[in-house]
Amino acid sequence: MEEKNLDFIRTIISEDVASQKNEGRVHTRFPPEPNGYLHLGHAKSICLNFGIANEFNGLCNLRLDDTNPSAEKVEYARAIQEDVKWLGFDWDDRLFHASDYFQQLYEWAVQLINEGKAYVCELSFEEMRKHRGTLTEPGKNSPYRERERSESLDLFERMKAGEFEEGSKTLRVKIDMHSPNLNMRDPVIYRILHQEHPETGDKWKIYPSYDFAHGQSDSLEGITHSLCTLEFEHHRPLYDWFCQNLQIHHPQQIEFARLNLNYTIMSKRKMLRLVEEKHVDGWDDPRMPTLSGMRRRGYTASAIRSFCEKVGLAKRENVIEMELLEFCLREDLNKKAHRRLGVLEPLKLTISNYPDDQVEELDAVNNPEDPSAGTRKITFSKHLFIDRNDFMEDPPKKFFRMAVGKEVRLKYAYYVTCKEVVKGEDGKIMELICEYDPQSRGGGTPDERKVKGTIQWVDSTTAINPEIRLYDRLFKAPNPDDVEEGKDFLSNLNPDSLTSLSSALVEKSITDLKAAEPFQLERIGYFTVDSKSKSPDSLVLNRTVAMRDSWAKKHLK
RNA sequence: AGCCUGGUGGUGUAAUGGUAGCACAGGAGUUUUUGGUACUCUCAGUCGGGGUUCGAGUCCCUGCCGGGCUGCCA
Repeated sequence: MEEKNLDFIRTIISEDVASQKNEGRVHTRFPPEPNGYLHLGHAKSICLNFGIANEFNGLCNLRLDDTNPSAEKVEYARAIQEDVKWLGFDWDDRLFHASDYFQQLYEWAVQLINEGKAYVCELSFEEMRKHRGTLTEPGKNSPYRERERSESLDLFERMKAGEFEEGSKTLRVKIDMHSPNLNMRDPVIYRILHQEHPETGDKWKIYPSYDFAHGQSDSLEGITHSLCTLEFEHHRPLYDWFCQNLQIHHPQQIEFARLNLNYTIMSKRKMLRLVEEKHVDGWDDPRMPTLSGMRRRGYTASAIRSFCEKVGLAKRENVIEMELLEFCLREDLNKKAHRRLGVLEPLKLTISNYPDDQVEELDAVNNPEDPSAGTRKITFSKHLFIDRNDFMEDPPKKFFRMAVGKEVRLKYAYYVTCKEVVKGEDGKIMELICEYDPQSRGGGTPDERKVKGTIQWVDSTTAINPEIRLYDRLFKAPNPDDVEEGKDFLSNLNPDSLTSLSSALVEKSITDLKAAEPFQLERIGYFTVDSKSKSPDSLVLNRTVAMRDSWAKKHLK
């Protein structure tokens, strides 16, 4: 690490390494709660934590922060591991759970009681809230605050044994009911929960709170820098308090601003609603900003990593524009995606001067950005299809595509000129009759005449018909939470976020592609085979992202 | 209202008292068998007011604005 222009966290860590703090060690961790799927915001944190460990020759642990069994599921824990691996990071044998430390945490709680620093409180939720005070008024001490240590010890023991109802008692730490930081007003560190835990089963009837578990878990794992988002800033004094009072290794908590993206949400809670209320197809719906959804949509891990690098790191609130994400995606896909031909809305094209029964094979380049990707054969015959929007009866000035009397190039094939438009009774265009120039095979002619327009096509003798799904942003508003009084983010859902096309045609070689391999349908966009599509009879293709289209953009108005 | 925290082009992020830079987006152009890609050029910024200094985005004071905090969630 010698480059300058480090972000503020890497600056701190460089200085710590230089001053031999923690003997020069760097050890981070990524600590998700298994109560939902990982999303793009988590990707930022994963890239940060694992990235820093890499850059400083350190380590990064994966820790499932499972202190609240009422919200957590093994399905989520499984998905988290899959997603972190897919993103390209490896925790080796360092997968931990906060629940691994329940026994130690319990002993530390007993220690605090013995030292007169913690007590069992019997205030109800409501009473505790009243005692806490408000933002402007100090709180009042709990009537149980000064009870005998032995009594607290006994009660805590019986809480653990499951003798009391949920909510009836808590273990609180004695700090300061007058603190301007509400988190310091005798926070609860243990609550009664008669809940099976995915990892510890029915062993525990009491569970530690986040504040009592997180810092100590970091400490036990020898974490040096505990990176978290801004909302934990007010918890740092507590984090520090426990490390100091327990006299244990004291990692440094550093907060950074979480990632926000416009036109979407970045909250597990809201995503859960979308899933539960069936506004989407599940956590891995290709419209979701979850890693599993983006993967299914066709996003590559490298594009997401590049994005996480480019968004930067600071403490100020931010909303990143979707365009940056799409830029990273296209930049990556452009280099690696093989090209294929396909048409979304087929329009029949017949070449009148082409032999009736002839079918020939032409060479098509797989990836102009990567010669090593080679070429493939595509068939060509008298009856083809082009995309309906590549023809205009009454074209504007700079329309380069097909129109009556204009010559265009069929990519990798021949020059054709439209001679006649065949219409149905309703006036709809049914077919184009064209003539081709046999001299233009492959896309060029001996006279080297210029043909500005090049369009894609498919051959009727070999094309296949997959279902194609086009996606648009999930929400209509840049900030989905920006709603009228009495409404919520759901009112901003984009009703057109999914369009399914049933009559599209693509070249047959699509079936040669491996699952999850990205490809480009030339001039249309990047696609991938939907991971849930049953091949090959009912092939489903997801459009990952459309091509940049400067023509469409300019002509929007 | 109290406490904490933050304010640099449209968006994001650098510059740590010494030429305000980079990326995305926007605009113009060159190349092109993808109206793609690549390349070139371009538009545009230090929240306001005081102060310290030869010199302030940076330090000090003050005002304004944004975000967070009153779970036995994390």
